[in-house]
Amino acid sequence: MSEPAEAREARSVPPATIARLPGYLRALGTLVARGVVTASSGVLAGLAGVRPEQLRKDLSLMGAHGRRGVGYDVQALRAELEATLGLTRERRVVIVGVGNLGRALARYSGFPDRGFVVVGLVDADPAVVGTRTAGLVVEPLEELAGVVRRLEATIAVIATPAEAAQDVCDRLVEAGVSGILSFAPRPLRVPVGVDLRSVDLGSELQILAFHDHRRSSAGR
Amino acid sequence: MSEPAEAREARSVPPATIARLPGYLRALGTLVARGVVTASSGVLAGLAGVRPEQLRKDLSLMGAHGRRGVGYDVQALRAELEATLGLTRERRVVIVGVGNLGRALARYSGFPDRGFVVVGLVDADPAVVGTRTAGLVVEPLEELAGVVRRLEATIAVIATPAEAAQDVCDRLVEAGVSGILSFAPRPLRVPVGVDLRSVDLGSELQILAFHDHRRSSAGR
DNA sequence: TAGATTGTTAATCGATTAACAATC
DNA sequence: TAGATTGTTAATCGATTAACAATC
Repeated sequence: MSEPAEAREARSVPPATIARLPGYLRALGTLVARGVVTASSGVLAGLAGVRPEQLRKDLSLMGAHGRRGVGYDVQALRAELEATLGLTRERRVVIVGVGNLGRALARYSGFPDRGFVVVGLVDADPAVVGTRTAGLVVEPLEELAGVVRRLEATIAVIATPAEAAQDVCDRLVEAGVSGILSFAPRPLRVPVGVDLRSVDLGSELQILAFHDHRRSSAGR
Repeated sequence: MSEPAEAREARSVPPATIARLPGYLRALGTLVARGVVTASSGVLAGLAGVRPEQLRKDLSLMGAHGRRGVGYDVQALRAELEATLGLTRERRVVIVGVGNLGRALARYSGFPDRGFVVVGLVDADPAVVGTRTAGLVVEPLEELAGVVRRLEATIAVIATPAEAAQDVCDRLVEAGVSGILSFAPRPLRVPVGVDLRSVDLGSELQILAFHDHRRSSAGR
C-alpha cells in the first residue's frame, strides 16, 4: 500500500471495468438525489445492475475506497469517479451527418447533464448545410477540420451513411479528436491513441432476431 | 462428425460469436455485390474487421464449412448465416417512445434491407398520439399490448425516458415480445427467455471522455 | 504433387465469481 | 465485542490467439 494512487491508476484499468463506471455514476446520482449518505456494495450494485463482488473489484481497481463494515460514501465516491472519467471538465462534441439520427442526437437532452455539449454540426449535403438544428448552423463537410479546431471539440459522433464513414473518420483523426462514436454500419480503422466506439443498430436487431428465431423454432 | 448439425448448433453458440455474425453477413453482402464467388477467411475477416483465426473459429462453431485450400463460397455462406440468424423471415418491430430518437429510428432506412419492418409506434404523450411518423399513426401507451399482439411484433425498441423504461419493458414482456432493444439510460430487468440489449449513448460518450481525459492529462 | 487454406486443438489471456481474512 | 462489509487473493469461466495437421 506504499504505491502511489497515480501508479495504480496508470497501470491499465481493464476496459470492462471502465465500461461499467458510467453505470456506477448513474447509481450514485440516484442515491444523492434521494439524500442517501452511505451505501453498501450490495445497494450500489443493485442499482447498477451488476453483482456486489464485481462492483467492489472495479472500485478497488480504480483505487476508490469504502469503509469496511460501513460501505461507500456516496458523495465522495461520485466525485472520485467523475474525476477519473474526466467529467469535471466539459467535453465538446461535433456531430458529423445531420440526417434523422444526427438531428436526434443533436437534440438529445441526456448529454448536457452528463457533461457533454454539442458544439458543432457538419454535413455533406448542400441542402442541409446552413440549416439550423438545436440552435446550431450546419457547416459543410469541407469545413470539418476547421470546425473541430475552432470549437476545440475532442469528441466526434459519426452519423453519416456507411460509405462516407471512413473518410469522415480519417478527417476527424487528422483534425485531432481523441474519441469517436460511430453509428455507421461499417468497421472503421483509427490509429492507436484515438478511441473508437461503434453502435450498429442493424446488428443489434439482428442479434435479437437470432434469439427470436431460436425461440420460435425450438422444440419443433 | 457423425453428430447432426442441429445438435451442434443447439449446443450454445458463444454470445461473442453471435455478436459478430451480423458483421460477417455485411462483409458477405459487399462481396456478393462485387460479384466475388469465393473468399478466404483472410479477405472476409479483413472486411469484417476481425482476425482470420477468429472468423474461422466462429464459422466452425456455427457448423459452416469452407473448402480447404480454396476458401468460402460467398453466396452459400451468406444464405447459411441468414438462415441461422433467422433473417429469412421478416421481423416485425414496435417502437415505444416517439421522441427525437424514436422518430429517427422509425425513419431509419437501414432496417428494411436487413429484414426488419417497423410496424407500430407507441407513446405516452397525448400530444404525440395520433400524429404520423414514417407512415404510421402513433398509438397510446394503454394500447401497447394490443398493438404488439395485433401486429404480431416480436421485437421492441424502447426509446422512452429512463423513468418509464422498466414499466414499458414489463408490459412488452407481458405482451409476448421475445427481444428488446433499449436506449433508456437505466438497467432493465427481463425474465429469462426474453433477450435484452441496451445502448446507452451517454455512457458511450463518458467512456470516450475517460480516454480523452487520460490522454490530455498524460505526462504532465 | 505443391501450394493454399481450412478446421480444430492447445495455449494464452482477460474477465467474472467465490471465498475469506482484514477491519471498521 | 459482535456484526457488517470491504479489499484482495484464488478459482473458475469464457474468449482470443497461436499453431498445425488435414485436405482441397
